Amino acid sequence: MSRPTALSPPTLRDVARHAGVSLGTASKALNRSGTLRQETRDRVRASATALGFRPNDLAQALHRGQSFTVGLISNDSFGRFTMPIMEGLESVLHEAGIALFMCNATDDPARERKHIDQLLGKRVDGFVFTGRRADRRPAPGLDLGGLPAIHVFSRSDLPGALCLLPDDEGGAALATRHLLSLGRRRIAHVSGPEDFEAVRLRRLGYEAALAAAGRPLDPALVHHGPWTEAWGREALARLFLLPHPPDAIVAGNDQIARGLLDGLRGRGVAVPGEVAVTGFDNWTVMTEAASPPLTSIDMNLRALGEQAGRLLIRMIGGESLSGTIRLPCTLVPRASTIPNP
Amino acid sequence: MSRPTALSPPTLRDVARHAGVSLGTASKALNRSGTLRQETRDRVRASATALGFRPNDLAQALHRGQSFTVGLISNDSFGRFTMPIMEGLESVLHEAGIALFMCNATDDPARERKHIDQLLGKRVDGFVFTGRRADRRPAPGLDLGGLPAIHVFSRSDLPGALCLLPDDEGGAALATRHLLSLGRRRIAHVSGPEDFEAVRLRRLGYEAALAAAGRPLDPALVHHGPWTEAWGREALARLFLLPHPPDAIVAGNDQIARGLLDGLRGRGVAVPGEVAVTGFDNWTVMTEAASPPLTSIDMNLRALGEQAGRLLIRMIGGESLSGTIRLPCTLVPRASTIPNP
DNA sequence: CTGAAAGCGCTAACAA
DNA sequence: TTGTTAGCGCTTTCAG
Repeated sequence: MSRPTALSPPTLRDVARHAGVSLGTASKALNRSGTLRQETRDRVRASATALGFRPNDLAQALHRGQSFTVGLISNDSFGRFTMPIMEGLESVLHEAGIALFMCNATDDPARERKHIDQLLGKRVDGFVFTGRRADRRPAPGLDLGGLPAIHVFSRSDLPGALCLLPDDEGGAALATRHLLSLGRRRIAHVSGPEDFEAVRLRRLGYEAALAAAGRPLDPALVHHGPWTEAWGREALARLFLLPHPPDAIVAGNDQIARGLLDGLRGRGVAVPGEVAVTGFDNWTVMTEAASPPLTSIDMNLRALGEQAGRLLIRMIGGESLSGTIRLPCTLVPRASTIPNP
Repeated sequence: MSRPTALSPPTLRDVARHAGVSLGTASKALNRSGTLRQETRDRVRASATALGFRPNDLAQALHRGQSFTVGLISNDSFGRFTMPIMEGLESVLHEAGIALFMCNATDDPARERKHIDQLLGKRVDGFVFTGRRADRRPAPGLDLGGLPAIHVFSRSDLPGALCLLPDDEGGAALATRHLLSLGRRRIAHVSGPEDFEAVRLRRLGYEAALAAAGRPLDPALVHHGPWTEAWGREALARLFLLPHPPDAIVAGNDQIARGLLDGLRGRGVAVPGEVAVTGFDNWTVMTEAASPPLTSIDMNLRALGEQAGRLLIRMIGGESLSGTIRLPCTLVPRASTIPNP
């Protein structure tokens, strides 16, 4: 009720003095270790709360050689994909008493190197790397001081690396099967630039689903372009130049899908009556604002983040994990494929 | 060339041993403090790099009572508004050698309290609070251990608090003046829910700009509703029920603006020929995908984050700042108001 | 110009 | 059952 709380918080020694015991005793009392008389324990506890004592993690970390801290290095400038991942990650780590350092490298290797340096200085227990796209990236400066690392929504060249990614192929197959199950026969695919690995995988999924259903694959129904609404509108125009336009379209992302919907509306084509459309990303501001609302594939990025947290905790615990893990996507049905979802 | 780099990084003592000097000397050599012979200094430096030595920030922090660490507590679940703020903040802090702990409280006071506790344990040097909306919030558990704190895009009741916000009123006035300068005479305002402080301020800015131009204020031209595209479409329908529809609309955000554009297109009204529209937020995925691309007000959230970083650094340095600071918005002209921007 | 030693706040092994 | 002490890795007097 009188110690300096403002400038420097009370130390364990202050608590011990206040309770009239030794330093070691106070430590034992608060760490429920050793054997102490209940009365002593209580007295120390009381002093601790009276003084507003909070153990200094820095000192603990220094002692035990573990900081309960991990660094997250993002190359998405904290963008749309990183956010839900961060959220999941943070929630799992926080639950385990681990705090998260946030760094933004923006695909600049020099910045990344500086961040890693800083984090190593802070003696983080592990690293998480996140990307703007799920493609393979050059190894990050390599020297992580032997600390565990996990790559989420991003891939690494390093042989022992652990990568966590959404199952793009499965997601696209999911969308395609959904349309097939609704009786659609001519399903087109309008996607992003082919130099994205995700684009290639999604196309593979689309093709695999068609093949599995015994449907022919018409190359005239597959188009690649930028990830924009404008491209969606343009692609739609092209598709309707065909002698047999499609009765369904699997879009590579939600923005393209919106462009497609826009084009369909402009032409007076009924959705989903004449043409059904699926998006990809399940970016709610897009899917729910679209008219009609857009059926989309959710990559479950928050779950990806949570899983990353759990795996990293295991690695910090000593397990050594590596390889590439792909987590399943989910289909979220809305009115662009089903009249009354 | 042989010390354990993997499990436990080399310590200053290792460096000293390797260079054949005492611990204190090694410290001086690496911290460019005291007076040392150049030769000694170089030798120590060489050993340090040879061993891959990196000072342990935990030990330093423990010693000097400053951790070079701040905590960011977000109530936006790392959402759209928090992202650019974080980016600016992180970049300024990183430049100053300060690392950023990320916490997500999601408007749950209990979670917030736990996060503050954890951060106090980590001996952060300061706090940043970020909100999902810029309204006043209840004080966060109050006890920040006397550490400096700054509220960005969020307000606090605490008397000594420092709050950093965008100038909503000025932003709306900017949009209105822009339309006036283009010769528009009947300018409507379609915005979000009135219980948002930002909505009230933007409306004030709209009204002030009209008054300053000597234009009458027609209550029939002002509408409030949800922050959605659907509301934008509905509001447009209402406006066109009037005997004299507007020739320009200041929207409360970009989504509403898109709804308005959509409605205008549906009616075959030329934009900006017959009606010009401005958005608010300058959310690029919205503004640039709109057709025509949307003129919008940018709240400069990244700059807000940067400024928050600078101010917090000053507070950590001992200055005591408080009050509410509003940073100016900017108008980004696009084709929804100007034919060839 | 360099070395020795105290101490930041805490834990754990060892004494009492 | 409780107290004493030696560090964790670093900086900073103060001696030498």
